Formats: sequence, C-alpha cells, structure tokens
Amino acid sequence: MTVKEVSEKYKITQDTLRYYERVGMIPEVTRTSGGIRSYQQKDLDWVELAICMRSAGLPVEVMIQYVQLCKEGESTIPARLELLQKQREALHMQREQLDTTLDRLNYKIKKYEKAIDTGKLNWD
Amino acid sequence: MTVKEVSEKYKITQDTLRYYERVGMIPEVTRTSGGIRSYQQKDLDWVELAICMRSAGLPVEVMIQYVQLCKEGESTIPARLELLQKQREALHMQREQLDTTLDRLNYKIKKYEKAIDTGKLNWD
DNA sequence: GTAATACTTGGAGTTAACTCAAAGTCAAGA
DNA sequence: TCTTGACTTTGAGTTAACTCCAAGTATTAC
Repeated sequence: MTVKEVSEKYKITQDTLRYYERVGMIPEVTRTSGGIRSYQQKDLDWVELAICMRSAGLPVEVMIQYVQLCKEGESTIPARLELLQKQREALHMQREQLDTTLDRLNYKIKKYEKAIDTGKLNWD
Repeated sequence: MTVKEVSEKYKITQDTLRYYERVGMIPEVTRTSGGIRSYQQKDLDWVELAICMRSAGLPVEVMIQYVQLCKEGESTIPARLELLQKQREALHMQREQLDTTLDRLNYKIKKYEKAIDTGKLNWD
C-alpha cells in the first residue's frame, strides 16, 4: 500500500504518517527500490498501534521509546513491560477523571433540562 | 483568597489562573479596591469547574463559549444545554476510545508477562 | 516612611503534535 | 520520450494551552 492508501484506510493525513515515521513513533516503513513507501502488513500493524495509542492521548514520546526498545531486541522485554504498565496506569487515572467530569456534566445537564421544563431555574 | 492561595488549593499555577480569567474561561474574579484578585466562593466554583473540564480534555475554547452564554442571561439556557450535551457526547466517545486502547494495552502486557514467565515469546 | 514581598499587566516564549511549502524524484499512460 | 500526478525530503509554520518575563503597583512588616 502507498502512503495515500494508508492515509485513506486510517483517515489520517499523509503528512502525519510520514511524521510518525520520521520521529520514530513507528519503525522505518518498507520502501520500493525507488525509495517510495510500500506499507506491508507489519508496517500497517505499527501504524494501527500508533493511531490507537495516540487517540487515547498517549504521548508520541512514549511510543518512540517503545519502538526504540523493540528495535533493541528481546533483552528489553522487561523494560517494555514496565513502560506499558505505566501507560495503563496513566490511562486508568485519565478514565477516572473522565468519569468525574461526566458526572458533573450530567448534573448540570439535568439542571438545565429541568429549568427548561419548568420554565424556571432553581439554582444551588 | 489570593491568587497564590487558590493556586495552592487547586495545585495549579498562578499564571494559569490568570490566563483562564484573561481568555474568559472563567468570569472576571472579584478584586480588592487596589485591583488585586480576591477570590470569593463563586469565583472558586468557576475555577473548580474550569479545572474539572480541562482535566478531562475539554477545550478551553468550549469553556469560553459557555461562560459567555452564562453572562448573556437566562435566554441562553437552551444553547448552554446543547453545548453541554455535545461535550458529554464527546467525552463518551473519548471514553470508548480509552477503553479500546486499554484492552489493547492489557493484551500486550499479558503477552509480555507470559514471555518473561516462560522465558520465550510466542508472538502472533 | 521604607524595605521587602506579593501582586498587577502586556506581551513574548515554549511545548507537543502536527501541517504546510518548496524543490526535486519516481512511475504510469499517450 | 514526454507529461502528469504522486511521491520524496528538509525545514519552516501553525495551533492549543500554557509559561515566563519585565516593568510597574499594592500590601505588609518594621
């Protein structure tokens, strides 16, 4: 697949795909003899992983570290595990905060709905 | 409360507090005759709301709009409701994405744990 | 009253994560 | 072969959300 096809498949710009590769957030993509990107399944797997992590707010920097560790071989498996566990912890906290905010939003929304319903506000 | 006290209470910098006020993410804070901020309960409520929304990733711009609507009076209640509902929807989607990513992280973590446990990787 | 400290503003600087532009190279069709 | 359009890189520009700085004013301690 060309960069254009991949960008369409994942709804992400070509610039972003090239950027991810340039900064090392995904390993070097397979190229044709002419130097043009030709994404293979393993390249697509990396792209998908990168997009998934980014869409949850995981920093680019963290993915760069992970990719770096993967390149260094199996000896880095404990380090990779630790990195992933740390990120999971961060996402759990993020989730809790999200729920707290959702509760607050729901509370306010109910207030407004009632206000519109009864025609008056009885604010706290 | 002074800006310093508020910054300590909510673990946020004074600069950020002033920034929030300057851009209109919270209404103008009560001042002393000398022009120094003196946060009252209602000011603190706004600060707390702003921090809560921001910590869930809700854009500053959205809070600015909300504050603006509040200033314009009760006629904007339907608009405020709509704004809040839209943000709730966005947070719900964000939450789903977070869960998807967490699933993926958990899968990888289990793989690595097993690899360390058995001393070998049986990758997919 | 004066020194020290905390506050004020306006505006410039920073960071993360893209996003765009320019100038050149590659590949497919007439 | 020539043209057209997609691809390449390097490097600069943009956006959101702060973050910092300088110069000045207010408050508090002595």
